[in-house]
Amino acid sequence: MTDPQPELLPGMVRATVKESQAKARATRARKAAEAEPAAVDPVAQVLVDLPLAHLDRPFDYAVPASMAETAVPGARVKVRFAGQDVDGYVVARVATSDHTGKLAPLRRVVSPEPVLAPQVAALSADLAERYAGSRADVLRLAVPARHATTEKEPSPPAEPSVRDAKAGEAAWADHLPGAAFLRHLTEGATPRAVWTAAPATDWALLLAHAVAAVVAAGRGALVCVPDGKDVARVDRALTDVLGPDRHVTLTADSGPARRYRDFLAVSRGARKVVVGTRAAGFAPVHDLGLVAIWDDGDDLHAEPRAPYPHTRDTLLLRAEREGAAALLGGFVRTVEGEYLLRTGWARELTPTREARRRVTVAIAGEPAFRDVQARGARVPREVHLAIREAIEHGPVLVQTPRLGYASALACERCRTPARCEACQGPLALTGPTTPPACRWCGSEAEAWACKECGHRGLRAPVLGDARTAEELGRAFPGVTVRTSSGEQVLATVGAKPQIVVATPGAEPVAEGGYAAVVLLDTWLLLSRIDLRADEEALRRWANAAALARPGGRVVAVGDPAHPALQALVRWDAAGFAARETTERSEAHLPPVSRLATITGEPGAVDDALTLLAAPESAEVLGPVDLGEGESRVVVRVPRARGMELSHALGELQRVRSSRKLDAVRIQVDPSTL
DNA sequence: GCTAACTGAGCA
DNA sequence: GCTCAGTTAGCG
Repeated sequence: MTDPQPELLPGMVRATVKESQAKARATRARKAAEAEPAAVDPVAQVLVDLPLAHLDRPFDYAVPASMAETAVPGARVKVRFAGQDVDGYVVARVATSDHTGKLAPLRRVVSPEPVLAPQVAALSADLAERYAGSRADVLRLAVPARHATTEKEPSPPAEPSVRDAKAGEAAWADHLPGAAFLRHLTEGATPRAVWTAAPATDWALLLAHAVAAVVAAGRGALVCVPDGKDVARVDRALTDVLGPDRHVTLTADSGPARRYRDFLAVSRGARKVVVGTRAAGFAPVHDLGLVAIWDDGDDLHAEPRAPYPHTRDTLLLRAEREGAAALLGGFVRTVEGEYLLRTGWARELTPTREARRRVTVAIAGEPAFRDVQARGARVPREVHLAIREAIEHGPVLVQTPRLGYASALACERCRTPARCEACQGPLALTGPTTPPACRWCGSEAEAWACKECGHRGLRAPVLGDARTAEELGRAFPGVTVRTSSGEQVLATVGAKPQIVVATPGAEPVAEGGYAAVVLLDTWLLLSRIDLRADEEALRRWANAAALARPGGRVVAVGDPAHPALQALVRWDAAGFAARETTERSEAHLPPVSRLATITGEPGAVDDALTLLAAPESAEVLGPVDLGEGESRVVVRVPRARGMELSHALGELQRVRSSRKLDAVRIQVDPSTL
């Protein structure tokens, strides 16, 4: 056989020879570099980005002289690990190593930019321990992806700020002891507070003043809020109070270049004030003087990626570790906030009696099921009247829960939970037109009748925001009706009269506040099948109600006897949280207990349970079959044994990983079950 | 996870 | 005595 392309051969040979010469030169060069270690601290301790729990510790590498200046603590590097190139961060440079064998050299310094600050490296260890995960996982959340072009640009210096301390104290005057809290911050002290805000409070402005107080003391601040809409709001408030170019915003959706630029401005100390969503909790703010979280009950603060840290925990850990003040604020108080008060870790900041009463909350009874069925009218007469009166003076907000919640139905007359005839599972709504169906077996219940009283009516079916808007449009001809929900969320609306129908969490802020706020179908939020249904319902109502203007009215449609609605009427989130916390403590639920879940294939979960060296006092519940080949166990211990449980779970992951057993997912204090 | 070293089966 | 597939320890 002849070669089909003989004329190509000489060239190919030349190329190959050239290549091998180049390779040989490179090898010689590398050998030479290895032979010459850095003169000072020739050992780099490197945290290697590996997915294996049992390899979650620093490894020592030799620093070649050529990298002596660039392989600084915090720098991204490439190293050889188990025969392949992996990413890592230098966490320290030291003179000697404990490792007995010969150290492999660093392969490459990706960039001398110290992106992993020492305090964040330490934080990642704390969080990994607490959540039974690995530092590598935490670091993936903490350090943004590199953007080389952006890295070359210098970070612009911050503008000097002017601060009006009087304005700060005036803004906080409605909360006690707000002025004292601000003074402590200004003096460089580290007060910790759980703040329950009064209705109609411009909370973003108050946060900005707290930040300004810390900045006046020469320190930095970090504010985490649930979503981008809130980031924008705090951003504006900070610009008003601090002036421009003093702070940065860190959000997931600002794009890689912008995100890295803002991160670098913080990491280089050019900006010492950060506001952002949950990932901002890791921002390496220099000289951190204050951490703040707004609406800590919002589950957007719960990180959905392993090891599932909650922003509240991240920030509180940082406050302790970095000697910073802490502020947990919201229109409600979470059970975790209540627990911080009970243990004396934080003090309370509460509205004055007058501020609490500047919005009035009333409860309207639910419309008759017959009317809802017959006319699709589920807005009761007194609510119509309230809207009619308020619309003369400004915009009206109507909150309507969206469909699709896991909502259990009940008898309309006697409130007995509606159960499936076939399997006794809870009946729930699945859509606006389909009959109620069983959440367990899926069978539809068309001819349901109550077992207790024989009544055939279920509680008012819910129509969703579009239908509500339609109904209100018919009732108030000539009035603009807008909706804000799902994909189309309005951030703000103007001061002119209009009706805004919004789903929970999507309520726009109205210029000057709403003349009235209406909360429809409160029973629907309360019937969510969740540990925190009541707490979460109150949170959502309070967040909407707080958007009323001073002197504004709030009308909630629901059962006036329900404790969550009573708490709303009295604007007594503190009392409600106290009650919830006591109930939860009696039921051995967080925050007084620590609880963890182990999820995975049934066999893997069983193995995990066998391996788990849980504290003596641990209770194991389950395993429960979740379907789709997964099962789950819940392990809980008294709060005092929490760290022992975390440690045992971490050890379990390390053993499992080294023995190559099937993976299980571990969540410590999951926000929902 | 991956690689490299080790082990024992199979065959000349 | 050697190769090769399968197993396993350790990764700096």
